[in-house]
Amino acid sequence: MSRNDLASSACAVARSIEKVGDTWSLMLMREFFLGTRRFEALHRNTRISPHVLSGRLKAMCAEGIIEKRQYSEHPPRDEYLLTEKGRDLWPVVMALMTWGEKWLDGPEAVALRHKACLQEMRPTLVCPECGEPVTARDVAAHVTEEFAGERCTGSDKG
Amino acid sequence: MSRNDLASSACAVARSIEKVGDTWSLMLMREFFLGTRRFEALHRNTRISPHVLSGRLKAMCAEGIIEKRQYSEHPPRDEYLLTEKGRDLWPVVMALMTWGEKWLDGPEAVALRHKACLQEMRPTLVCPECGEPVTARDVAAHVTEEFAGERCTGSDKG
DNA sequence: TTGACTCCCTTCAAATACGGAAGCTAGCCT
DNA sequence: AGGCTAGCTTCCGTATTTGAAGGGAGTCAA
Repeated sequence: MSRNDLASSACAVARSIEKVGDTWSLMLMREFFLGTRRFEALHRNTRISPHVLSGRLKAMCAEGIIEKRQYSEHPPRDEYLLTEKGRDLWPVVMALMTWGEKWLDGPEAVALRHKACLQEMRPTLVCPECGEPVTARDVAAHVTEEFAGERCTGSDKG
Repeated sequence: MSRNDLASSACAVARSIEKVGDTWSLMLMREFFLGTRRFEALHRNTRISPHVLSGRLKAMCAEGIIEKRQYSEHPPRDEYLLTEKGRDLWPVVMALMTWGEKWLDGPEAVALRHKACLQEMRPTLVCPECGEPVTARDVAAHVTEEFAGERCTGSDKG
């Protein structure tokens, strides 16, 4: 199966992966959350080759994750800004950061401060119903009957 | 830059991306969290080609995200189980699921129940200091001075 | 003991994507 | 006029992925 076929999956995870589940899209999301907006800066900070960078930016614009905006008319200069859809990917980047800090050696180069309470912190996952922290072990996941056995075949049932 | 260079990045997000930031590793993580353990089932449910699947499973074993265990001696049959390191990737998959359900059309094929309170829910991110829900807008992120300007160059400063 | 079947992969050829360097356009600056 | 910057595009060789096929080790049923 090719990546593109994931778009029609019955599973939201697969559909998301099709949109942003690749190395360079994820690197770009990190960079956007750090505030980078311009082509050259994205290129420098991520080391993505201009060719691939150009392609990813176009795809992410088409997808509505970022939008291109001219910030100077003379000379004409563009920047890329996260849309609300794009900002909603923040938990993905946070999750990767938290995992990397726990399990992969290396420095913690980014500080996060909650604007409301002014504490430095790492966001954690909780159950919104009872407020308790949750991990994989605390939650039972199951494919609903309607979709049993068709993880990747949202449209083409057999 | 090639993907492998991300491993030495000063940024935990980049280091994580190098390990699990690709389509098929993420698809496999989803599948493991749904309880799939065997080569053939992983192949069927994700439609990853056997070649790539084999490679990813080896890499993930080497990385300590999953481990191979023989569940039958006659015939010799193996299964792949998440390690604690692997289970800790659950928030990444949850984040992708939540985003996909909100922003990408398609069904919600997976139910999640918090074992402690028995409610169906989607985990949410909160600030562990004050308990309030957090989004990208609520948190100020900045690269610590020590690492300013070297997002991807943890080891080779210039 | 033969033939069919399952599981867990491996091998191979063709298609695709990527990396790195170079180039190109538009405009500014001196 | 010459050089500089930003924001890309083009090119080409290499690396990765896909999809199909194959293979080995074992079970099972006749």
